[in-house]
Amino acid sequence: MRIVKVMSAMGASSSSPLRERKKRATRSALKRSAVGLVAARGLAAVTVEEIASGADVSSRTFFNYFPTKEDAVIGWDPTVLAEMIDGLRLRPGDEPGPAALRAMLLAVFSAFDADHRDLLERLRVIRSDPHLVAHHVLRWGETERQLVGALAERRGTDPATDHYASLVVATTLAASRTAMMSWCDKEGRVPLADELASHLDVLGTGLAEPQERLL
Amino acid sequence: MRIVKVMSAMGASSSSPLRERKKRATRSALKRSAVGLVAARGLAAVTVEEIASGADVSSRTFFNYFPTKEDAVIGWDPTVLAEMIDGLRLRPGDEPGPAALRAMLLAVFSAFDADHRDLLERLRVIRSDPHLVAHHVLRWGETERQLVGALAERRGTDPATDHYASLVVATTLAASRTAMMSWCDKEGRVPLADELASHLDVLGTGLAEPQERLL
DNA sequence: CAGATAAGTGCAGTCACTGCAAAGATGCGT
DNA sequence: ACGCATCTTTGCAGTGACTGCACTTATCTG
Repeated sequence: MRIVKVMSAMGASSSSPLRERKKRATRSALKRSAVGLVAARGLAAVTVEEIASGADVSSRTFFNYFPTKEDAVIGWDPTVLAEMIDGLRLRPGDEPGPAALRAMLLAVFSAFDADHRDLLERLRVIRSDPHLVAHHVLRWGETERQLVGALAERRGTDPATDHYASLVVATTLAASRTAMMSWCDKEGRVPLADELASHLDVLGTGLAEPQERLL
Repeated sequence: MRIVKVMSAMGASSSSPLRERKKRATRSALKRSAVGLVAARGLAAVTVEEIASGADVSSRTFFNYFPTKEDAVIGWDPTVLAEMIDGLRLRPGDEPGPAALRAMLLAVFSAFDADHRDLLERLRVIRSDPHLVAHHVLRWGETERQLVGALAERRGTDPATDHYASLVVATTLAASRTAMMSWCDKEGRVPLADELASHLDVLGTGLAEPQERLL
């Protein structure tokens, strides 16, 4: 009994499938409503109330899922961040940082590929509005900070002074972002993870210019 | 008569000194009020009304100077952007793009150094809040787009397809931002322009690691 | 000094976002 | 099948950012 209480108190979210499914459905309905409306009319011309009613929930409920209007459009999901951290922790401890990051990101990006079309449209919408680009960068910045922490932990260093860790994470995530954008330019004709891999390859060579690739 | 009208219609801001001085004073009072208050209590705990009354104007007037609360803190000033564009245009046409950008930025950053202490405090405040960092990036993004346009114009290319121009501007501005932050870390013991110069030097060598410099 | 122009301000309104408390849905033990 | 604990949804009231409009006041310009 005590144990059950503690588990749920920890917000383990291991709730039963029905509730989970409903939440996922609502979240994804909100995302789709947001992206669709913003793609059609632009961010400023769309209100949270419209997004919410497009997903058949109240606007108050919207804010139970996303802290800001922009987050619904960019599809911000803290669980993805958690997956990244966990993924890093599961890599063998003797693996070099960049390799561990690469492996983890390739796995996460492969999972993204399930939503293929949604992701493509979302990236297009994001790129079309400076506000959304800024918000996107903001959220990646949070990711960056946490990953630096996780990587420093792996290496047994202090994240505040381990500039190597910061450099590795920052450049790798920057390459991840450019990979997403270039994948978006190619309209998804290549798997996202492949695009990421080739960008990381270039990064790995110290940014040597490849043969007729990338923009 | 016609000429005067056109000149003022163009927003040439060549108005008489008193008005100009007052506007500058108000703008700078608002910036100082904003940075001071936010440094003390954090962005979220400060209202526009407080910032405005700290500068002895109404909150409505605040919005005649800055489009958002954040802009007052980061000190966003569209005239600086205009100076950059003009500065680029004044460089000799046969100068390579990176060199022209470098010369222009060094000049602009030297001018920044007049406000020395203010800039230092402002950068510290910006770094302390992810919201402000994001807004900072947003505004530099606008700068980036315009500079790509200006550089493409110099080169007689289409800004949408001149990826070389985009790369040069993006990396150069990124180096400018890291220069500002590292200058901030060094607490202004070095002139800003010198810091920028050394960052651009490193960039110019293709990011070779220098002797015991930078973070 | 008179008329043009620009800056400052008050007011009313929209909308993002939050805390609170009630109501409805779901899960679980018995 | 029932009842209780827990979670989700929702309405309501409130704060605060930001805008358009109309009006006053200050600064030019001739």
